[in-house]
Amino acid sequence: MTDLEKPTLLIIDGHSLAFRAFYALPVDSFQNREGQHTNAIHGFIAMLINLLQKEKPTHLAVAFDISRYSFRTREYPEYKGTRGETPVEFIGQIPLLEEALKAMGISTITKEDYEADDILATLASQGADQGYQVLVVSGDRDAIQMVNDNVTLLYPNARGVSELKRYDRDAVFERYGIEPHQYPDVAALVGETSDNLIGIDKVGEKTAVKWINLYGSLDEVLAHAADIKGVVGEKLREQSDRAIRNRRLNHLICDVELPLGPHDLARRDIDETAVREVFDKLQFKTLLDRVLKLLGTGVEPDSQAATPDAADSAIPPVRTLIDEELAHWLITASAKNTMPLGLLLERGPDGITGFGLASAADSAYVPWAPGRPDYRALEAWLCGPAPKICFDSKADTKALRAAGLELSGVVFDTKIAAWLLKPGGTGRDLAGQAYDCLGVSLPQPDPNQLIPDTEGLSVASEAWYLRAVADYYTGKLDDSSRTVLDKIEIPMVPVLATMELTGITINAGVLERLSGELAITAADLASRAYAEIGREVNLGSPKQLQQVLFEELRMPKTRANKTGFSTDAASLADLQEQSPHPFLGLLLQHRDATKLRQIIETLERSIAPDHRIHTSYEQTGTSTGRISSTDPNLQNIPIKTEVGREIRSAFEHGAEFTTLLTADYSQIEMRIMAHLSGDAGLIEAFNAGEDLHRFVGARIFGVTPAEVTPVMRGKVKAMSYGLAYGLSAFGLSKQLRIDTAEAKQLMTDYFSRFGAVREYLRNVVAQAKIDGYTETIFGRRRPFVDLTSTNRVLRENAERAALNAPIQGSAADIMKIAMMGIDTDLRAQNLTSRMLLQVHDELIFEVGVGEVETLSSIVRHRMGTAANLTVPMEVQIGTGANWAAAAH
DNA sequence: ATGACTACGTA
DNA sequence: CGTACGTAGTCATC
Repeated sequence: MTDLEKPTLLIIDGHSLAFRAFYALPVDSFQNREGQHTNAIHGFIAMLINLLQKEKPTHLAVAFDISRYSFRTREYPEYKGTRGETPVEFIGQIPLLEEALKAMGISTITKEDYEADDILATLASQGADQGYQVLVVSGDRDAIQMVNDNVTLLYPNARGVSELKRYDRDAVFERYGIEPHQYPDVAALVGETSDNLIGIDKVGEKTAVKWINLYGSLDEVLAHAADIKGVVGEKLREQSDRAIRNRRLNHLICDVELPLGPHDLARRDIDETAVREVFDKLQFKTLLDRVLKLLGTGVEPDSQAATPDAADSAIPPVRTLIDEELAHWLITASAKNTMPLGLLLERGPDGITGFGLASAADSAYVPWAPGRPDYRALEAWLCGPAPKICFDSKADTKALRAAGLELSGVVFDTKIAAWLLKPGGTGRDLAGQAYDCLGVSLPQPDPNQLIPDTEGLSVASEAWYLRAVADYYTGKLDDSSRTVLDKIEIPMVPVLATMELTGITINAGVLERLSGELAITAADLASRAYAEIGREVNLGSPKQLQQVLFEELRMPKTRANKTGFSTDAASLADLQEQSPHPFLGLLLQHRDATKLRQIIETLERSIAPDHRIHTSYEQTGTSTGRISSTDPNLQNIPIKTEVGREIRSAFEHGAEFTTLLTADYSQIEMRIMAHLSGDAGLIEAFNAGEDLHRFVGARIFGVTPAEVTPVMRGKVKAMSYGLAYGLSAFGLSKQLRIDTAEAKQLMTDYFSRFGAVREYLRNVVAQAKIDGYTETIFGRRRPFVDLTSTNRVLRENAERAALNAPIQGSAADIMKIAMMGIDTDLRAQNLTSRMLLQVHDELIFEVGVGEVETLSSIVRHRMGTAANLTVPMEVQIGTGANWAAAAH
């Protein structure tokens, strides 16, 4: 077996390396939010990552001293006695380091009464015997004695831990002129100040090495002490006991009994959750990324991607350009606007301060301030059709609009492209994308954590990387996803930007009144609830409620969750049936009131100076293609209860507008299912224009539509909706509170009438298993890996998600297409009416004077024709002074 | 201060 | 043992 084929065992002296790191990094630059110093941990882990990358060990362990005391201090109390107090800043770093290592799946080993070096020596000896190539990392010179043909020492040089000197047999001989196993003999004669071991006076390294080479060993030197002439010979004879003692103490024990042997130290997977937790506590952001990448979690850098070095050397110098020079550069760099340029905005507290522009060969920085004539070339370029590559073009669009410029010509957005490729992935920033795609770590300015000399890159250089990232994603995008990017997502950006900037007017008075009423209601309900149980508890604490319900009131146990038994609304309703108690009802009502109040308060906090609420739409936040809404989320405003609708009544049209208009698709997902499945019965149901659930109920129960009772209709409705989610008979029975047999019968009856639906649903999953992804009507793909998992829970979860993805995703596509059409028409016809909100299958507009009819017809037309389905897409439109009144 | 967990609002 | 989200409270954690 050659060395290259051998497994590599890497063993590290934790304490000694951490201590080196501590002195190598500025202590004040590394503190977490609790004031705990972290420089030693940071340095250690950075070194460790480098080692793992360079040495690629197959087996790995870190040994720690348990205390300063060992068998050596018992034998010789002065051993290491010159070492001062541990610096206070170092204290506490070792336990945290051990925690971090544990999370990284790295074994740590300690042994009572021994030093870490003894553990290393033992593992090195065992490893060498068992056929490993052993790498020992230690800052203790005594470790040199371990070196042999199978064991190499990595020893930190004076510069700390950034560089490790490699000592194999040859290197030891070159440095000391002796064989590694002779080193302790030399050290015994010379002494070791750091261990408080005094050597023979007048004997230095040279003399000691000469003697050892002459006689072979310390024993032989002492045996021939009489032959040695001069003062040094005299000293040797006088002080030979020192050398003997030193030799006893610096001998490393190679047969310590250890809990783990080399084979037990195989590299393990990291516990990503634990790593995130520990590193977050330590506030190690960049290290976290490096660790996650290194250890195979998250996105692997593509092996075909440029190497970091190649990319670094390829990055062009940045030049700063203005005026004619800039205009000329723009033309040449983009090959007369045929090649897209990377574009990044530099933002200051008061807006845009500059732009980074880049082609494949060149990058430029353009300082910018609004309104100056010398930037005309740039502004014309920004607002013109010249092709641009962005990261998060919605943010850029908004920032530029604030400066009076309309960004145009965006042909690629890497944030969106990455999402289309991996819609379930965690959104990465540009630096993360550069790492994922190109394997380069962009320097990130991070005032809290990093060594202060790391400055951020110029936006121009970042734009250069952005363009390279875009190339990478362009190569990865299949035609189908590329079409979704070009035809749906990129054109959607300015539409969403407009909606965000527009916002929706809120009547703060309505909210305030509601909030006050709910506060009183909640307080009243709370005191009545307390009276029922004879004490005050925190009704918002599931834990305290468990105490009350299951221990004090001895109610039957509900569904289990991680912290005990569930107290959610469904469970409480069950409890009320089984063991009625007034407390339960009061609790539920209290939950209702406080929840609504909380929603109202969140809305109140979000009102901007223009009396409007401006939500943010997250275009890349869902796995299915929907958009989501945050800060605040306006897609989950209550509607089901009366008070909920009152909240909606606070959403009004602006003063210059006449009314709000809402438009929503009716049963869009069921229609898509009819279309995709081609089920004749379902298609007929929609074409008949009759109430869907009534029609379907009539078929299932074998009655006329008029004979479908409300109970029957409810069952059918739940069944139909559940279908698209992969609902089981069990789930249906639970929801409808009927027994499983009846639910099963209902499903059987349903599928006997609408068999193509079942065929379709089965086929979606089967095809996804083959392809590895699902696809919407418009070609939006969602990858699935767990469909073939042997873990049943994972697999079945994936199956249900796969079943739902084309349906939910197609609906999302259709709505986006409709929105873009509406936006186009509104602008083409110069209407003042504005699109304000999107709630998945509903749009909310404020209507300009005299525009109700025009707007209605635009909306109805665009929504109704966004896709060409085999069933009509029905749109319901309503108007009113507020969102509640505009509902239908 | 932060994350896990529970709970709950919407389509 | 029904998909897709975002927010907020409590609690444990440091």
